[in-house]
Amino acid sequence: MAVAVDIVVLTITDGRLQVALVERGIAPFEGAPALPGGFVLQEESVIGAARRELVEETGLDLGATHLEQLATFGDPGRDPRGRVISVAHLALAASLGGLTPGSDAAGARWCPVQDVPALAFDHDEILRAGIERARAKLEYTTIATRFCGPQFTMTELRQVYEAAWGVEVDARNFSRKVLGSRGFVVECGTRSGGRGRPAALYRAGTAGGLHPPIMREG
Amino acid sequence: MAVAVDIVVLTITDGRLQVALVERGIAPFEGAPALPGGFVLQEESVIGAARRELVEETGLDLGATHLEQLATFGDPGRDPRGRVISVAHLALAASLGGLTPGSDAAGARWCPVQDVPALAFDHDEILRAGIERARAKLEYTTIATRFCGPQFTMTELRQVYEAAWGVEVDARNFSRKVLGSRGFVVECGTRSGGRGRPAALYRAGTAGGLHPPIMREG
DNA sequence: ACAAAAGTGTTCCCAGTACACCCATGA
DNA sequence: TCATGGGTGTACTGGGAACACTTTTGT
Repeated sequence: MAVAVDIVVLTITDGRLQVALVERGIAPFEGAPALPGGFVLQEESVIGAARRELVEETGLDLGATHLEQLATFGDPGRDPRGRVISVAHLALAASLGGLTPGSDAAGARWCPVQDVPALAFDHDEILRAGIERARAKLEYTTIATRFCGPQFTMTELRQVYEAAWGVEVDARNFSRKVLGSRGFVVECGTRSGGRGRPAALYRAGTAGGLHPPIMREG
Repeated sequence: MAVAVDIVVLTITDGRLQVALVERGIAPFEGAPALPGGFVLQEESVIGAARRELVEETGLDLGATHLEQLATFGDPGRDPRGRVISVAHLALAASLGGLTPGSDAAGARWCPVQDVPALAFDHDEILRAGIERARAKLEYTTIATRFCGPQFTMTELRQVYEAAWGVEVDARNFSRKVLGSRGFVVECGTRSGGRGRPAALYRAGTAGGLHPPIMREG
């Protein structure tokens, strides 16, 4: 029985939630779009395999990327080569820099989640699970900061929520809610250069959970 | 590479959260307490393996038991026999009936989660994850009904929360909150026989999620 | 009649929402 | 000085917490 990892890599660019897709360079599903992934090696942890494949197939910077386990997909028949169990992972990347395809992928690109074509294997199902997990975790954790660079404005952080949920968020109340959650963000300067008043800059705080949560739909 | 399933089976008895433990009948860790589990067969889905092992090792009724995937544990060295990846599952059972040990387990029993001894493999870590998942899902889903029989009173449902969270819950506000969540419970009669006023009986509704959630700690 | 358990009504308060208003900068 | 984006103050409101009170049974 073989064990693989697949990774739903999400980022936010142009105000839209986007996922990293690779074009498969080998059979099965040669030429079809798929999630980055590959087999777990004998002496390697599962999360370690996910880290390795993430770097190999997308060229993203591990230090700036959040990575967590998502769920395991193991139905017989999900892989035509035989019995393969896939441990799916979720990665959240800051939207700086494009993707560098690896050796066994013919190409890697960002794709808005609304425009994703049919994917190889059961990767459509994995992608759905990843998106829903990310949307849900925005409510009760501070992972929104993982979509931003090392420094960000309140507006950039708010646009993470707006892009992921597809809703408008009141900037003034959002700011108060974030600043009222101890450990969510830490102020660290201001950024001039835009057209209006300079915005305060923040970096991610140390808190992981949000009490109370920031909830969608009333 | 071998793939196994392990199951955190939880129930509530005597007002306490309890977990099903088996005594290992074979090496490694022979005689040590462990979670129920076993290997995934060649032509079997992962969730199917969990169902099979649940019945084989505890004798619980599948129809009355909630079963979901929890997380996958795959560090090299977690099993002294070699590379074994375990897909952990979480099961919630109504507190009717004891456990029937299976063939490859020397015994099966309920154990209050506060009194759990050191377990085989990395099952302590798996158990912690299972308990935390159950506690968290009580907040925003209707799984509390899975700990009850087919019919239950509001007090029994409330005691699920009290036992799982280790806190007291105001019976009057709790009742209103549950009845105010459409699809959480459906009234289906009354139960006389106790010492006081007869309680209304409920059965589980069709809703899975809770909006708004029932939250712990303010 | 009384104790015990179930359920209702009422008050208080906080947090979320909506939105009017003030601030600081570039062109 | 005006447009633009950033930030603060304030009234309204709905849900949760606390708790007095009523209802319905067994003994």
